[in-house]
Amino acid sequence: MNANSLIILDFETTGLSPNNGDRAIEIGAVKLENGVVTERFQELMNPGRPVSYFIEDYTGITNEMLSDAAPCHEVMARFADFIQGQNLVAHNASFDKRFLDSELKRISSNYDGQFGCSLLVSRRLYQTAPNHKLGTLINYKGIASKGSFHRALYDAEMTAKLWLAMLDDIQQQTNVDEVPFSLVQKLAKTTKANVAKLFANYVVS
DNA sequence: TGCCAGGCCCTCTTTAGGGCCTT
Repeated sequence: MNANSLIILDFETTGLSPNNGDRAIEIGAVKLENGVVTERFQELMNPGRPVSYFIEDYTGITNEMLSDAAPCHEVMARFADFIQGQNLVAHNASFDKRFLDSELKRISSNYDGQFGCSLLVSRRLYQTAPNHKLGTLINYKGIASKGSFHRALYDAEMTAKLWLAMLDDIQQQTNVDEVPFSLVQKLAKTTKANVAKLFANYVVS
């Protein structure tokens, strides 16, 4: 596993649940190396059936756009190569993990990284934020945005910026030189009340 | 057949219910 790099990813899908037959329609991702975006991945994919008007409206991805796209299995095979050997991050990772697992299982593929969740971290770190939607947190942190959320690569880019902002905030509260992925994972699992205690254990005197 | 997400997290909790977040 590469300790200095990370993939931040986001799926657009036909709905909320692969267990109910929902499929991925777009994957967007950026690779962060030492805090800098060094690679990008973005592809639409044809799920083999029409998407609802709600999804067309929500994402701006139309059935016409998907009719020209490569099928899911082709795109996901390329994406599986892209994420090889990398830890992964998503906003509400349990959602994206379900679709990643489901789509890769269909092509008998796999990945070896751990998932980090920017939503869970933000709930510990930004307890006074109005809410913990991606768009709200981007505004809350004063990160510049075009406001055009709900496309995969754009949301992945914004999640990456949020992730870097959170690493900065963790660093300032702990005085560590570099925030290890393992510390962020511990933060996501600790209770809100124990955040200060967790950070105190990392203070360099 | 009929149902239709699911994991996290709070609280009027743990023998449960409901809001948040993702599409």
